[in-house]
Amino acid sequence: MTVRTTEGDPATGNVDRAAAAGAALLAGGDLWSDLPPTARAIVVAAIDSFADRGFHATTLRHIAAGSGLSTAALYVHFRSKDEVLFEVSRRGHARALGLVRDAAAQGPPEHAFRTLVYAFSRWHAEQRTVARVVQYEFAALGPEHREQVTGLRRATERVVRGVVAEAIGGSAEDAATRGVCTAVLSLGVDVARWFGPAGPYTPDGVGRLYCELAERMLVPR
Amino acid sequence: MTVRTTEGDPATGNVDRAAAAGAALLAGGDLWSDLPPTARAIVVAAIDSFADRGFHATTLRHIAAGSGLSTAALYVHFRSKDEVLFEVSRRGHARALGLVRDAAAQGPPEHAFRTLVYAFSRWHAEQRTVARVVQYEFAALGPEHREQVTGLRRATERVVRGVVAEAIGGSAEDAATRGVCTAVLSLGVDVARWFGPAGPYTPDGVGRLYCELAERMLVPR
DNA sequence: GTCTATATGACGATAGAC
DNA sequence: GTCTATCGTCATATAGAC
Repeated sequence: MTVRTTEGDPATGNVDRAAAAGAALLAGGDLWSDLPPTARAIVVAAIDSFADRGFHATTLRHIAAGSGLSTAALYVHFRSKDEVLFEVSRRGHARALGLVRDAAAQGPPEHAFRTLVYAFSRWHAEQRTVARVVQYEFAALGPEHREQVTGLRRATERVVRGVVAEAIGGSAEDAATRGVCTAVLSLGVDVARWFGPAGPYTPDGVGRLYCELAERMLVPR
Repeated sequence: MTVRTTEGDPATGNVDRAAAAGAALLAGGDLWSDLPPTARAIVVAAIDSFADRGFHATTLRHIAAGSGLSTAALYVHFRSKDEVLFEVSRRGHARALGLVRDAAAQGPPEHAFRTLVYAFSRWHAEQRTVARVVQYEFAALGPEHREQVTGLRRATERVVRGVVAEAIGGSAEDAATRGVCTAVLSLGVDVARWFGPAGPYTPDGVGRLYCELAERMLVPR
């Protein structure tokens, strides 16, 4: 954003600190490392296709080809195509919730807010394919799966609401809190739609940009 | 957002003026009014299903049922399911481009910026179903259709880029301009994902909220 | 312009051999 | 645990009567 050359500039320093803290939160291992190798290959192939074509346009033949198996072999590892989606969605939502929880634990409140915005946006850029499935294939989940995932979504929103309220210095029910909360969640989520490695941004760049813009949202001009 | 009781408060006044100007831009007629009645019924039914289930999960039987026709009758009015999507997507994109163009013509630059943010966000709330198809079924378009629509998307982004540059007082190539441009477009687009009539916002409320938050983004703290 | 009936193919999921 | 072969279903799209 605005170029700042001054050493120790407070605003840039804030973003730097949030970026450092956020990067540490994102350093966790692979989401699928505990799956058996074949199940993992299936999940990875499924994510690629879900993110690219969407759940409904993805066929078992796509997933089978991507994981080097026959369609019949998929059923040894998952009960159905829906169950593969659920596995991806559940873990992805849990990861997003974990991120915002970890960020919320970073005091002081304004630092927690910046770290949350940085980490949440950057994750949606870095893990763009998983994030796309998480955010845009939610409606494709079956009713009972959707309900489980809804719990994780609500928990995420509650955490963000609390962090924004503390950063603003208001209550979680204020319109101002709700407004900023809606905006920062929306900005982060939508990164999964528009971000691509061919674009002008790095994941870190997206995180820093939104960290700075979100901070500006906190205070009326 | 922040409650302001002062009469003639400049920031609230700015939002009010943008809301009035934006509301006027949105007052145009139905997007499909020039279609023959049957084609129109098909398009409306298709939009509902595309927005609800997505293009790939929508079958011709859904569209047929929604428009009170048999699947065979659909082919009298459209060559294929893809062509229905293209008609919706093309007109929706053209409408969004028209909106931002009209907003850009409102001087002075900061008023144009506020009006653009207001109108763009509010349209995505008010016309949520069309906007969902426009924004989230882009990838479902065939290659040649996608290319035509890409032109409209690029034109929209160019207009927004120019308005943001003028409001910031920088060039269209500045990182600051690009950053704010990305954010306001993203916020507006994502409204189509999360907005619902059951939620806490009205379309006007979304427009006003984002109008104010976007204005705060313009100036470093 | 709309209908019923149908062609053609791909889908998710299963059977049974190895 | 993986394969080939296939089942039953439903998709898009067409044919031909009215």
